[in-house]
Parts: sequence; C-alpha cells; structure tokens
Amino acid sequence: MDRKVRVRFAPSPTGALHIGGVRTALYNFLFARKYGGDMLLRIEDTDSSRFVPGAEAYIVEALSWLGIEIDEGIGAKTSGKHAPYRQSERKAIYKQYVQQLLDAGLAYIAFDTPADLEAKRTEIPNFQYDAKTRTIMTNSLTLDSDEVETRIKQGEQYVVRIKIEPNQEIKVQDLIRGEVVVNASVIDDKVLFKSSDELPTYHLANVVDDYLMEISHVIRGEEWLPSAPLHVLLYQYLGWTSAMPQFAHLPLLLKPDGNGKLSKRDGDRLGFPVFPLNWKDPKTGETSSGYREAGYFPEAVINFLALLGWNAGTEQEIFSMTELIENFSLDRVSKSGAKFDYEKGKWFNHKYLQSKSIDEITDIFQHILVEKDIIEDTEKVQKIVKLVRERANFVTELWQQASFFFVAPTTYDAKTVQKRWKEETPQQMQALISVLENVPDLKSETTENIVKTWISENEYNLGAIMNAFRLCLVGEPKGPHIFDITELLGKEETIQRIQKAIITI
RNA sequence: GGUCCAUUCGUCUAUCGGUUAGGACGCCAGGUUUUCAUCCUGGAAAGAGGGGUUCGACUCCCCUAUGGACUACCA
Repeated sequence: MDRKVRVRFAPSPTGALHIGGVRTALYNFLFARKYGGDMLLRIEDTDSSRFVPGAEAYIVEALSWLGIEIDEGIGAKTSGKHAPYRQSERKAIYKQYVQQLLDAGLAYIAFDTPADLEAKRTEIPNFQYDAKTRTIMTNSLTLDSDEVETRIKQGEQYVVRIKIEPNQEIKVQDLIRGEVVVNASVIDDKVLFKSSDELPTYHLANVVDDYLMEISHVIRGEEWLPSAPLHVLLYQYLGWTSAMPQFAHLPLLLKPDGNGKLSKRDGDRLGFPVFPLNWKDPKTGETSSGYREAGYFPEAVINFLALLGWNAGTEQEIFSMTELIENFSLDRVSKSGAKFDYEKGKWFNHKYLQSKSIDEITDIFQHILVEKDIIEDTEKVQKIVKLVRERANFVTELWQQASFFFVAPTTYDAKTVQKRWKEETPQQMQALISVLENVPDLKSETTENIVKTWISENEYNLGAIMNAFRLCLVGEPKGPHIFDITELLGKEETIQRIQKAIITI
C-alpha cells in the first residue's frame, strides 16, 4: 500500500441509515484506522427528488453514537480541504468533467424523454441504450450539431450519456472477490448528467469525487459490483487510471428468514430494529425503531455488525472497537451474504450489559426510574442492579426484572397461586411474619438462617414456604435470592406485602 | 430474460490439499438453585449435486442446481 489510505462512506440522504449501511461505514472506518488513514463522510444527494430533510443529521448522529468517527467531510470536526462534501454543492465541478467527456467524444447528449425510453422498452424486448441502439435514438450522434444546439437553446431537457465502446473486456480488481471481468457490450450508455437539475448521476459524481478527494479504497456494498466496470471505464475516459482507487465489494446483509436483502420492512415484520436510531419519516410520518432506543449499547451493535461478514480467524467473539481495528483486514471479509441473526445480537448486548460497571448501569437505570417518577437512593439502586442485571439483555429490561423493588405487587400470577398457595399457606405466612418481626435487621444471611431454622423446626416444606413467600413479595415466580430481596425491601415493607397477599389471595 | 457474485451445522463462521471438519448464537439434556434467569457440563447439528485434477479434496478446475445483486434521467 504505497499511497495514503483514504476511504469514504457515501450515503444518500433518502431516509434513516440502514443497518447494512452502518456496517459498510464501520468496515470503512476500521480499515482507515487500521492503516492510519482518513475516513470521509460524503453526502450523495444527486437525486433531488429523493432528498429527505433530516436524513443527513440522522446519519451523522447515528455514526457518532456508534463511535464511528469522521475525519473529513460532513460531521467532521474541521472542514476538509476538499469541501464541499455534499454533491449538490459541487455542481460546477461536475460540469467541467462532463464537458471534458463530451469534447473527447466519450459521451454524448441525448434528448429522449422518459416516455420515449419507456416506449422503447415495451417495444423492444431487453432494450438497452447502447452502441446498438443509440443510432435509432434522439441524440447528438444522430442529430446534426446545429439541431442539437437549437434544442438546447430552446430549453429542451437532455441528459449526457457515456459512450461505451462495445466488445471489450473490462476488468475490475476486487480486494474481496478477485478479478471480475465484464464485457462492455452488456453495460448500457449510462446517464452521467441531467440538465433538469444540473446534477450528475451517482456514477459520475462518485468517480469524480473519489478522484478529487484522493480516495484510495472504495469499500461499498455488493449491490455496486455490477456497476463497478462502468466506474473503471469512467476512470479510463477521464484519464485517471493511475489514480483509480482499489475496490472492495462487501457481501450483503440478508433477511433472517427466506432470502433477499434485509429491508426496512423486515424489522417491522420480525420485530427488531433495522436502524441505529429511532426515525420518523417526515414525509410519511412513519416511525421506525432504532437500536439505541431499544436499549442496545453502541459497542454491542458494533461488535455484532463487525462479525456479520468478517472474522478475525480466531475464536474470539467479543471485540472492543480498538480490538476490531487491530484485527480488521479486508481479506478476512467473507464473500457471501450474511443473514441477519437478531438472536445473536441480543446475546452480544447481554454480554456487554454484564461487563459494564455497576455504576454505569445504575446511572442509566436511574434515568429510567426518574421517568417513572421513582426517586431512589443511588446506593440502593446499585444493589438492585447488581441483583438483577444478569437476567436482562437490555437496560430497558431492568425495569421488568426489578419493578417489584419499587412497586408492591397488586396482582399475583394465577398459575403460581394455584401451584404454591395451599390451604395452610396463609397461616404459615402469618407465622412467618412473627418470625421476621423478631429478626433485628433483615440482613440477608441472618434472615435466611433464622427463617430456615424456623422452617425445619416446624417441619415445613422448604420449597412450599419459600415459593409462597416469593409470591407475596414479587407476585410472580421470578427474581433474585429471596433474602436479598427482603433486605432491600426492609422489614416493614416485607411484612406489609405478606399481609396484603394473605388478604388478597 | 441478460450480466455478475455467491454456496461448510437452523444462523454467523474457522479450515488457505492430508483435521475425529473447530468455535459462537439458537436448540435439547443434565447440574447448580426456594422461583425465573444467569452460570457450568454435555448433546444433536454441516461441506448443494455431478464430473474432473491429484497419492489424497470442503479446499483447485468445469458443469448443473440453488440463492442473491444489478439491469432507472435511484443511490
């Protein structure tokens, strides 16, 4: 690698950033960091009709939440030397290269309207605008130059198309897939520029910007592989072959069930987020859930995503961002698409939840409590977090695991009542109250000893007593060690709950 | 339809010609436990099919099948 590594993530601001796009951004970032290069963020907004307000800000916020840092371009701390980084703001730049191509006879002007093209497509099966068909279309190759000029002067809309020389092999060197060879005859004379909004299309803008921004490696999704030969050709036509970046086309993220590319719909359908952050579409008002709001740690999302299509070649599963950077390499990226395994995503988050400090989890949980109008002593919340965190996958699940610490049960799980609440239970519980009243403090260990002694002295069934006791305190057959619960609840509350259960059940 | 890419347990994957084909998620069983969960132990589970090449193929080549992407004045 003889030149400075510079990669870019170049999304189009058409909505929320898809999780597949996040992974592309991540791989770019890891690659840049690994080789001490630059990570750029460029906004590809050459389709004015698909622009969605707020999408750009969403992308920047999402990447920032995930810890994918931008060195240059949109969202970077300092504006880079290749500004602007929004393609809509680079109109003048592209025009110059369009003209260069036109002058060299490597591109031409076409007046065919969308309706004309549509007609041709229905008329001719497998119609493709190329060397064979451009002779029957309305363009600067079939019209004489005066007429072309007149039409333009009269304000007729046109597009500029690349003039592809057929019957030649175009080779694309892909870092992940090796050499891909395509015959130029099968690619069409793609639109490079449209007069209607004075903007280039993706293909041209992308090549021009990558060249101007000195991009060394283009790391993008596999959906771009079919158009990579066109891009290679564009580098040739523009005379930039020696500066052409290296390509790496990433495998796609697939639906967990069936097949096909993972889409926004799958999230709704299967019940998991496909976006990093919550998103409300300003046009449709439709909302989509995000990983952040679902309770995921950014580290977990990163770890999960990193392993979907890449592995270190070791048996390590948990990687910090630093470890990912150290270990990342493009030649360990797999070639085939990866089905999105949401269950494994949950497991990653569980792992991270367990490895975080109690302080950090407590802090997050305190916020959840405040939202529920519960103000509780930090020390006590810490103790609760310690007791319940191992049974949660998400901080958001902490509440359902620990709510009974804050709110006494009002209902009792019917199944458990049937199983654990027998005829003799109320009087046993009543007796238990007397026992507890005589325990000086409700320290877990001492209470346990005293209660267990009482149980054996009376020859009660340990399970019967304990499960009924739990039912009184929690209302459900769940939760941590029972005497840890009573210690935190305190004597008064514990006894009250038993009394309430005796009356209610 | 055409072009391109891909194909190892249900899923993510390791293997870069010689392995009892390894790990992880999930699943099942057992253990720990007063409950649920965690945790621990164990288990079931894979080279799409067919041809080659080779002393020897999951691994290299070809064909078939299957899946996917692309095929817009979208990116």
